[in-house]
Amino acid sequence: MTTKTATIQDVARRARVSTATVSRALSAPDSVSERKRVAVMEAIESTGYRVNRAARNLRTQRSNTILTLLPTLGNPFFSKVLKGIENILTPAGQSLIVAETQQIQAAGDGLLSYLNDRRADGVIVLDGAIPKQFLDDLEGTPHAAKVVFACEWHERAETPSVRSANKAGARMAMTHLHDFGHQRIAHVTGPAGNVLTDARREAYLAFCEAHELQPILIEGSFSVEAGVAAAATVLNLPTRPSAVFCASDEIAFGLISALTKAGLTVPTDISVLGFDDIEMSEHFLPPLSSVRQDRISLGAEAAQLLLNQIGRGTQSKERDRHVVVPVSLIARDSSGPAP
Amino acid sequence: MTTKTATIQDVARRARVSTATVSRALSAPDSVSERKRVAVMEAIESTGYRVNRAARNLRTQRSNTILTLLPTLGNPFFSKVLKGIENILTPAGQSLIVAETQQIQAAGDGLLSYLNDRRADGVIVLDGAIPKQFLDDLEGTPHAAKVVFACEWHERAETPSVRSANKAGARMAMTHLHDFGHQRIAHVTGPAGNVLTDARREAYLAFCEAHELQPILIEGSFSVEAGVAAAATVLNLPTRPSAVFCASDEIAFGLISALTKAGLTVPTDISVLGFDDIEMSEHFLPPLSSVRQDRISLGAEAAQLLLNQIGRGTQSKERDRHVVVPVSLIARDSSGPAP
DNA sequence: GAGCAATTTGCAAACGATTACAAATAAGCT
DNA sequence: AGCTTATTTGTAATCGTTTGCAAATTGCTC
Repeated sequence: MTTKTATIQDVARRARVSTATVSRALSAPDSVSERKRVAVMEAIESTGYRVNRAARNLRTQRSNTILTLLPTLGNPFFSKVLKGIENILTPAGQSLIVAETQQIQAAGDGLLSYLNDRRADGVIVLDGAIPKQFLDDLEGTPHAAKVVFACEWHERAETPSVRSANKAGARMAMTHLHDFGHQRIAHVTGPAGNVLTDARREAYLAFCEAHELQPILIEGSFSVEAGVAAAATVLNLPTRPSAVFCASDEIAFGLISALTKAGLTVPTDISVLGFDDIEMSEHFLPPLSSVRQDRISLGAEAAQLLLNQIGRGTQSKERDRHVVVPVSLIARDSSGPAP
Repeated sequence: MTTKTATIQDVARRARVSTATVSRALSAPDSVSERKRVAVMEAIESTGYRVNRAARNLRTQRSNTILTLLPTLGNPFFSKVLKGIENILTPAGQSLIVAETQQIQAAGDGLLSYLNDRRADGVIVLDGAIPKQFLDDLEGTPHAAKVVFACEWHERAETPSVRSANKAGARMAMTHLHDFGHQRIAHVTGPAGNVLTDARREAYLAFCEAHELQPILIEGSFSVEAGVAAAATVLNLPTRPSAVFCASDEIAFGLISALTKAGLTVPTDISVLGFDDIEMSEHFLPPLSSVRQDRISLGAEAAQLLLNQIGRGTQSKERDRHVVVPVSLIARDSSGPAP
């Protein structure tokens, strides 16, 4: 028994109308008379008809699919962002394709290819380090307007983006520590060249300048290992800082872990602050104070922005090309008064 | 300036051959003479032609796209699994669509719809609690063979699956603790009704039986909160266990966190063992002993299995319908000799 | 009932590939 | 050369929709 699926022809035949009418009954019900409409609906019901996406995609030149590009799917930070994206996309009738930049590049593919082929109608890029070739390819084509950045972004590109209030977050972190009376506050940065690293460091330096604190910069990366390494640096400093503001929670974990092993107690001996407020932070020992990024909103806003951008949004009014999602300081037990 | 993309017609015209030849030059180069083949390649080069996927999909009745269904994208456990999946799929020329079961259901969609529409050629289900309707829909259709489970599975379905060696893992955990001399070992389970919960609990009970230990079962769920709750239960037990085997790392985190607050020291007073070995476990304080699941392999194996299943695998020989991925015990500092 | 505008319909041409099938060409053999 | 077989090509149908255009129908007004 072949489960031959019904086509629009079958429906048309059964409802004694043309295929055009069936198509219209579905996409523009108002342009079809009441009588025919119910006839069509009935026929659809009884044949179990479902519109074939491939055919529709070919004819309409769109796929109702969005591509999201990540540096790595393995990083749990992005899982929540993806959730935010999906939560907007699926209800809007769009599918979500995910891929790692690396893999796409290795496969000899690019954004242009996805957009040209109508494999995707738009792209959300979560990778600030995307090969610039990917973007250059789009230059001058109508596809250029179908890309938005989220979380990270490209400094020189005027591509729309959604991002956290990184500088405000850094200021909140510093204010929190400063209010506790800390005068020597170090900052463990993210990896060099990263836009987030730059934004947070800049805000840190500005705060130090404004409050006449001596900046203590420790180069790092967004990893636990960087935190462990930073601990060694901190312990070797001639005058030890009384607080450390880390550019990520992972760094903070590694730092606390290493400092604790070295015999220090957090926050009694030294305060530590993270950035991101990932899942684990709340349950770390001690629970980590951190600047929370709303990852779900980040993803949702990006999806929304993109849909608007490609003319498929729910909101008619044009939104800002750059959306900044607020952050908040979550004070827990890893930060306290200066000794 | 319209960036009108070249079609196969344009290429054919330029190479002075028929579209059939162009198509064949691409999909079956051997069936085309050397001369025409280079002519076609040249024409492709100069026109910048790229095959239109929508058209191909319609004609060939396939999308080269795989759907992965998750309980929630927000759970970082799955991010690594997704990475494993993507690492196989992209090089194989397949795209990866991800969606949450909930969203799909809310959108009034189902697996059948995706497979019928050719939005996806196959499905990887990471959600053991998938509505059974989704599977029932496929019953008797050729689509039934296009689904595989990964990580979790459906007890009653004979759908192929990839899973970790859950029972072996539980035995390894128990052996580890038993070898340390522990005689009273509690087990905090996962959520009721979950297949992983059942497998691990069963192995725990079997071990107790075999070694004449008195089982101490504490109902839980795969969450930090469950661990916190379990700590209260443990502390109220008439005779406190000297070790606790948790069905997930999250549980272990919550448990350790709460036990520590209550004044106990891990592992001196009580040993704790997790399951999964997620990222954070290594950097928790104390570093958590755990049963490691190879999440990347889990995903990769599932993708491989599915590709084989739908006749697009690289390996010709039929593989087992159920793949078991080995686990390993990672002994760190949260487990030690019985007091 | 005629005349005219507004609304509903259907016809048929796309969309851009793949692939039976038949025709043309090349190769092999006596 | 002549015949048979294998290899390359091209022709044209097909996948299942959507949509421009023209035809048919309906509704109004006088």
